Amino acid sequence: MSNIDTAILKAERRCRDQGSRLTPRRRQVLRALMTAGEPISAYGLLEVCNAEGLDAMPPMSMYRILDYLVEQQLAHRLVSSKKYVACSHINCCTEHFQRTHFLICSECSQVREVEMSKALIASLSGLAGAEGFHLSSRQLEFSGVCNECH
Amino acid sequence: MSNIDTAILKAERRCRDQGSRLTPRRRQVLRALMTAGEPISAYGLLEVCNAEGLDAMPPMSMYRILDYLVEQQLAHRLVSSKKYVACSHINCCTEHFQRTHFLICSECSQVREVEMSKALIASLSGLAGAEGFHLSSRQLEFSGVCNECH
DNA sequence: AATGAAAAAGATATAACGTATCATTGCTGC
DNA sequence: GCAGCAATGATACGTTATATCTTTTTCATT
Repeated sequence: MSNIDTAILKAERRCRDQGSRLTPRRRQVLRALMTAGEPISAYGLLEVCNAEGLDAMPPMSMYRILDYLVEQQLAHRLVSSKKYVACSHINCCTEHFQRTHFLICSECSQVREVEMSKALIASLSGLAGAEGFHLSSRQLEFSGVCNECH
Repeated sequence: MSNIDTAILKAERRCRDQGSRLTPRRRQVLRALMTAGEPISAYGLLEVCNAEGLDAMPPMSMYRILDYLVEQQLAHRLVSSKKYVACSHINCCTEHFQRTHFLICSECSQVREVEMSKALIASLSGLAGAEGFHLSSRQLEFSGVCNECH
């Protein structure tokens, strides 16, 4: 059984626990997202899914499903590139999801999901606090270059 | 003489120093941006500028001019909201422009431009380095709530 | 199984954001 | 003035995203 299949099972369980369902359409999108393995746009995913023979899905459905997957933290939306990635932690605990941040390689568009230390978060919060802001960012995106491309 | 007029003069000097010009169109856009005082979209700016009686500007020109202003660090593009703001440091030195970050109030969309300490940047770079990335983000955006809205 | 409420998906249209390309105008130094 | 380059205009189109209404599916309850 592939990694993806295992992840789908995990995802299914998580959805059920939340009182919702990983429907066939949602499963199809999540699988496509995981198969892509790199950030992909909503319309890109549409193309992939619509090539699979089932009835064509309209953009609206794709966006709704992506919203759902993001809400369930099965996927993330990269605002800087307007693309989506499967969460790289579907197979482990949900602890990771509290403060997820992204390192995005500007060369190969590879994405690494990282956690920030409490100390670092505290520093950022302090900086914001000094300026009269209460931070609520749950997701930061850093652009950079990965070792392979460097 | 208003703050904005002073800033325009400073901006004009800076452009000249860079071997380019703050043309009437560019000045018009920069002034509109400063007058807005809050993040505004390219098409929003277009509307403002085109209401001023001059010949209507096509979207392409607006985007070109905004690119220019961002390049000259007279303005910033907020990727998370697809909007633009005048740089809040036009009137002071250009030192500020090295590492500019934004705190964006999700309630009133007020924006605060802040600098990060070297230590904080070092921490972030360290985090990235440990994951095999070389950071190059020059601009981070944090969403939060400002004191007034809190 | 029939049924009714709620969730999900489909369909259509359109809004918002952004860029490619080519033509025209205007500035600057000779 | 005029050659060359920078800036702008004009047109068309591509991409991303949402509003709105309809239809289908699911699932608990009878």
